[in-house]
Amino acid sequence: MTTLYTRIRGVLAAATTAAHEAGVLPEALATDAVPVERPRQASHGDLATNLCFTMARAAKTNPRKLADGFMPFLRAADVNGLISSVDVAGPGFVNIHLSNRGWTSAVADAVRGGHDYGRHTAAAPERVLLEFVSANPTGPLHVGHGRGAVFGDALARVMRAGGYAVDTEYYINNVGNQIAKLGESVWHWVRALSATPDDARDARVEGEKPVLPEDFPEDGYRGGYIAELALALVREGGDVHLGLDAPSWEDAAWWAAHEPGRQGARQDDRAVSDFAWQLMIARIAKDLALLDINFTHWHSERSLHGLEPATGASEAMDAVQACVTRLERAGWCFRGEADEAGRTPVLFKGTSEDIPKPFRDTKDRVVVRTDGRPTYFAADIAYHDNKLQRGYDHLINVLGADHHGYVPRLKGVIHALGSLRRAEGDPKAARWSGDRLEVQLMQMVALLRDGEPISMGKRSGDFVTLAHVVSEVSTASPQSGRDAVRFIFLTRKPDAQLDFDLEVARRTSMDNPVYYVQYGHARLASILRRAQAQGIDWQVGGVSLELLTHDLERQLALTIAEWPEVVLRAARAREPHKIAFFLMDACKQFHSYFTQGKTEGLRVISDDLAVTRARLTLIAALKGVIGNALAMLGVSAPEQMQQLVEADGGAVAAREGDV
RNA sequence: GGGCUCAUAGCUCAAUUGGAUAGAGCGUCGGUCUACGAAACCGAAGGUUGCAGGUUCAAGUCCUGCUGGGCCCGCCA
Repeated sequence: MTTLYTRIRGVLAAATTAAHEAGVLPEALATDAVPVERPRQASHGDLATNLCFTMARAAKTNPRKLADGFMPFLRAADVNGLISSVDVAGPGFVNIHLSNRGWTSAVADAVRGGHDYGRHTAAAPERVLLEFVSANPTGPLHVGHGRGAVFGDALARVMRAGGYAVDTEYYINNVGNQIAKLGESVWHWVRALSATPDDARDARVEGEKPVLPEDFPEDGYRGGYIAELALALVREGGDVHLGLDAPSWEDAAWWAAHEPGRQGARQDDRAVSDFAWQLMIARIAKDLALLDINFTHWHSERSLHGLEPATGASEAMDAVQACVTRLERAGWCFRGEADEAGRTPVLFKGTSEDIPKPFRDTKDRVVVRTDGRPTYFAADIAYHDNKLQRGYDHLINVLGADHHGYVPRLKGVIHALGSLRRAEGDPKAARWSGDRLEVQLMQMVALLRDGEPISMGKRSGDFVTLAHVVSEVSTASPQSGRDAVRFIFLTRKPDAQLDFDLEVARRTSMDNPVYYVQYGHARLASILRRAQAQGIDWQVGGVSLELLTHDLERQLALTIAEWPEVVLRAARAREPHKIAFFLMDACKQFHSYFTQGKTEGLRVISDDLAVTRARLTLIAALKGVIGNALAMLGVSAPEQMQQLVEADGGAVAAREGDV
């Protein structure tokens, strides 16, 4: 798809070629390589390029002189009359003033492009695996998870629009002590509920923090959801198979039972644990669906250990052990100091001099404990080997900022795996290195209500869940909660801490810009509805876009022209928030244009049919762009807003707007 | 102690990844609806980009050193 920016780049590229041949420029640029930007100040032209700066050094002259010499070639290259004038400004910027024909062409691009306007396609798209959330299935998601979830999901959408082939993945940590703890916690509730009469069970379980059963472990999970899991299990009749009186969880053996590679598991204990994490995953998936988030893959840690994944086909191989063995053989892993019993752990040599500095760890980390059980890190090594084996060009992990210390060792692992695979003669591993993995760290979210912090803690049992937040933030419709939560998370960069205030999130003022943007879209839709009601037809072919002459219309067209560039920048920088800020800017421009139309003869629909049709085209183009941008953030683009009416008790009721 | 990260208007955040005179919203003050939706618009006030150096045509952005906040440094996951 050609856009105004690519056409201007084409003109500039042709000009550099001619200038280079004439000996004026030291090199010629390819179209894609021409830097073009929209100046902050309108007086600096519609578009500008700083290409003379980058060439000045090679030309051994100053940028200003170079630009002066470049001017005639640029004018000559504009064969289609997109440019009205060019000038050299400041220390050597080339400022481009577009002709009416030039800037209105962006409007036609947008209308013609429709839903695809702003989307990019690549002949050989880079393959990306984007892993995010991956919360342990030991409790419901909270707002912090929500931020990572929304960011990851929006990034996937933005990168797809930017021409990448993106798969998303949730890594299920269904192995280890935390899962065993979950199983044990649920088991105690199952025993208590089995001893409770049928009709009293619901009451027993109710509340955020129900009264715990006797002998409940000190470090067990105490949230009300544990009791709910147990109740679900009891309802399924799962308890009849349990040896409820047996001291199974107190046995030293039960720890081993929930770790891979160890025998002696009691089938019933194991069943509780499996049941619990699977139900938690189902609940997590449901909560994510509230935010319109789903994954292309759910990857089970159990499958890496060669354990039955409990869902889907079984994998016989213990990939974790295999990875460790191969790394040890290649010298990337080594035996550590023996404990009192003479047993040695296996460590990964993350401090190796062979690992480039940015990927090097400060400490060697244990991968296999002295008792033979692999650590979480060991599984993660196998997991990332698995990811790379699947042929992805980029691995992107969205992690909580408290995991930042984990990043170097993971990158070091990828470096080591690449080196190992190459030594083994694997051609796919030719370019595996630490920078194949990108990590996006998400800073913490502080949940507030009217400026007062609400405490959260995973173990405390009284945390506020993501599902609760979404429902509380919903004003007009259930969807509005999703839209507001998503937009709030997407209006800031991930690497700064975020205060999420429930009261602010409910507001429909500019505190909470999602409604400002949606209102803009609804207003645009309203204009088109009205035009249609009046029987005014507009088509690109039959419309004279040169009748758009006002400076505000020019600015709107330039914003429309910029949209595909914004998508590309956001995708490449992994910054979905750029889309959100673009939306706010675009809507601000439109609202201003609209309001001025009331007093200054800029009404879209007027007595002048030809002008009306041209302006309707502009409005349609803008609506398309804003709709596409909202879709990219996973926020709905309403054709009309539900009007909020303040009721007597301060409650907010909704009714349909009747335009 | 070592490391990561952040610091921009009173508050919450942007700044086309090194570009021209650092911009929005909230809050404050003052204006605008019997015509396409006032959930909107217009205007005013508000800044030595934490501090000090350095790199170059150009630094909020890059490098060094300070100051201050958050986080990590486990045979947990």
